[in-house]
Amino acid sequence: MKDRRRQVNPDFPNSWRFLLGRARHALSQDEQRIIEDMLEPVERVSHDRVILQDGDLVDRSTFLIEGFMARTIKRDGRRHIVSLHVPGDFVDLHAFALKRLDHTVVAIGPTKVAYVTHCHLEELLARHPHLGRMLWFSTLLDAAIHREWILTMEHLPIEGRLAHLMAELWYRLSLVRLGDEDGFNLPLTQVEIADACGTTPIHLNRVVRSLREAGIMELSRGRVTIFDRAKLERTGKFDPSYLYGEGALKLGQELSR
Amino acid sequence: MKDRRRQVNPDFPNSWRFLLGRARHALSQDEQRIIEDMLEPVERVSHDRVILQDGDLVDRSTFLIEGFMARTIKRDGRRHIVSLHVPGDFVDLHAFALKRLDHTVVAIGPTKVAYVTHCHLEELLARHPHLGRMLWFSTLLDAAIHREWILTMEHLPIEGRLAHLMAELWYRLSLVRLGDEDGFNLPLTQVEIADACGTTPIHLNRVVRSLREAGIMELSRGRVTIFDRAKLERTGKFDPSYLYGEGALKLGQELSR
DNA sequence: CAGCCCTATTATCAAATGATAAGTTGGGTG
DNA sequence: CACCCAACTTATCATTTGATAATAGGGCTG
Repeated sequence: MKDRRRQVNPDFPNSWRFLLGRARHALSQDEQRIIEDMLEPVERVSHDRVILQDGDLVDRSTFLIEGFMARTIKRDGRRHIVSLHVPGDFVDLHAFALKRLDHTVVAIGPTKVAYVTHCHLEELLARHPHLGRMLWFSTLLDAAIHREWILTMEHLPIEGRLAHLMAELWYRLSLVRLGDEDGFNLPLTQVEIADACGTTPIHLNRVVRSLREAGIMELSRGRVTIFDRAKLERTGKFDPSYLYGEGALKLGQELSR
Repeated sequence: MKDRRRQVNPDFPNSWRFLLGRARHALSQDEQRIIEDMLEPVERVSHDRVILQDGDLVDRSTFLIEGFMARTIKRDGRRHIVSLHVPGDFVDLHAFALKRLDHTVVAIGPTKVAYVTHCHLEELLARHPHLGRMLWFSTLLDAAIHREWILTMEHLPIEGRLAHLMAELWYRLSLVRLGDEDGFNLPLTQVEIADACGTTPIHLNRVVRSLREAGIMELSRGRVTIFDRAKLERTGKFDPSYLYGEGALKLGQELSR
């Protein structure tokens, strides 16, 4: 299936070091090398390919280098998106400690990944406690994002949920240098966004329109354009403290010097 | 504040070993002792007391021994419940790796807890990798529960959300021997349940009534009575695989021999 | 025992969201 | 270039849910 949503920002910064930003703690050169050495060669994964199926027992985890992925849970024959991932995320690290996963991970648009065997992770844990803690941290960050989604669905109407989702993605992408001044590229269709917001595509479209007419943001051909960040964040009641961005921002500054 | 919702099941099994069931893996006698030795003396915490405030830096985590707790996030001056905890849960273990928490933990009804200093946890991690992995697992279980709540809010009407929540709590309580044949005790008011389901108390009450009239369950004076488990689980689209109960059930069988 | 507060309940009306149907757009493909 | 298909858009009506208000019940306190 080909369509115009599935394009990826072409000028992606290839240095993985930015991506390690999710660790949120400045890593020493040595530590960066240890992690990079652990990764298997980069592989391309095409749109809609399942990285990891619900229930499978796996012996490796996936580091997302380029593109987007979603975690989905099936119920009543329908797939529902329960979380989204951006480059720099260790998409299924949960599988390392859980053994089997309760959800399915799927690529959204063309992506690039690097696998790490659990064998290597075991070794890492034993030899480098600091890095082990960092991996743990990274999975807890997922939990924090889950909590914020729950909060959002509990108390915001769909318009607020959409605004929150976009504010969150913009912020997360910016942490890994993939956010632009005025917005970001997003290979999600309105059907998928509606799913993530817990509504129907028809209603989502109403809401997209209302945000556009309010001069807040626009959604068009795989790109999100933000007109008024303050209004966006107010509509979505967005407070980024749950993303624990401090460390990563610091790291970014260091790297960009 | 006193009221009738805040009573606790008096015949609570005092052996902590059942509670360690959340680990979901059979623990050796030695390992059980290691953990028990790590815990500080049991303390009582009364209703509505904040265990851990959003943003605080802490140097200990809390093991819930008796009663219920909630994780809450404040937005717009209102508190929202984003997760619930039952005895046997390591309520704020997340704080160990995250340093500061993005949410607040509060007691619901009178509770008993035992703290563990992060110091001791560090030591445990260094000396007993298996137990360390178990702690990690326990936090990932929270993430899995979060995902299921998200799924539930995405695709179920309030009636289904309530049914799902009750099915989940019943199951989780049963894992630590606190579920009865026909239901369980729950010190939550309808206002709080409504919050957790993302609706208003008025509407929640409508739904409580509709479940009662459908012969599915009843909510009365701090007790949940289930009339028809199959219908309940169907209404809430409940599939317990996300609770990773296998190991715990096995453990329970072993202990009850 | 009376009064009070918190909780639960019910009714009524307004607003948000879901469902169905149908039309539009734009890029990919022959 | 013309067709085709997926994604998007709009309209209309049904249903769910929210908001406000008013009442009932139960346990605690003076």
